[in-house]
Amino acid sequence: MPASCQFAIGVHTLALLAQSPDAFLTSNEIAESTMTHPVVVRRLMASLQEAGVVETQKGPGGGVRLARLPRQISLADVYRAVQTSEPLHLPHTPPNKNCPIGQAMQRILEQIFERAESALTGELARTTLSDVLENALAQHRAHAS
Amino acid sequence: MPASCQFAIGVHTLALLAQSPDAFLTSNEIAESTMTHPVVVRRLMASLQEAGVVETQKGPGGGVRLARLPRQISLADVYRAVQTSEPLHLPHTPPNKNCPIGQAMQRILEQIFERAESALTGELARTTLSDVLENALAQHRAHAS
DNA sequence: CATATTTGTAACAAACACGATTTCTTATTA
DNA sequence: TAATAAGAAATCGTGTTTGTTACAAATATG
Repeated sequence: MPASCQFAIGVHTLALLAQSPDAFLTSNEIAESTMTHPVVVRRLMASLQEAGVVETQKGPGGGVRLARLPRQISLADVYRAVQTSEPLHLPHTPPNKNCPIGQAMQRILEQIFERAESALTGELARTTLSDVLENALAQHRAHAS
Repeated sequence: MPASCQFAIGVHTLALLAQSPDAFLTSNEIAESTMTHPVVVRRLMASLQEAGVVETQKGPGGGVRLARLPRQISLADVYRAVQTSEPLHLPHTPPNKNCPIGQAMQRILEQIFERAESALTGELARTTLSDVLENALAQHRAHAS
């Protein structure tokens, strides 16, 4: 599984944006902090823009900034916006048609997956960007002392 | 994301085993129902054996069978035994050392991932193999009528 | 209006993970 | 001894993600 780390980079980026909610940051500035490539940042921001989490501005002085207040953006919003694939998957090839267990299994697994993923996003929904930023700043202060 | 479907095939296989808890099924028989390769089944069963979920027997009449009663095996047991990678991931390259947000972000994300994955496995823990088998047989009966 | 800046998008290579497959070894039953 | 079945290693093909380059589109500034 080429494990995607888009969620991690997305949360990191949004925490940066939450520091100064009115300012535009460029993809170059963000890429410098997240240690990735500006095009990767722009691709990620495109997903978040489509989800209404950020807004972008072309041209000089442009970049990306939050579209809502940090406390109005939950990690579940981020997860849903950027996660390309789900944590649990059905097999590529369906089970044998002659096996009664196999026939029922697909529906059963889909139900199980749905409940499990709801539990995951439900937990993520309990944390907002403002929680993340506060936590990060607190750690920074503690480390500085 | 090369999405692994080992959990799905694992649950399917264990449901087959739960049908006749005392009998050994061969990897060939299982592969025929799950529409995969016997070696794939044996690899998967090796993980489940290490977790104490199944036990194997070499030679004629051998194969694999459950090591515990179906109601003593939860889907969280299966998930933990076979899931090779986690649903959420840190970036490959760590963030810029000069960025205070980036420095704190790793620890914060690890905490978030841990809580989210606990929520996932917590939900999976609520279902046992005997629930899955009952559900499958009920669907089979309903479809037959 | 011209220029510089910045996002948006497409295309491509490299790295990586997973599944399928083959082959061989080991253990066990008859 | 022979047949059966798991165990383990090596290899191949495929699909996904990331990084990268190149270029088009939009916009602010002078």
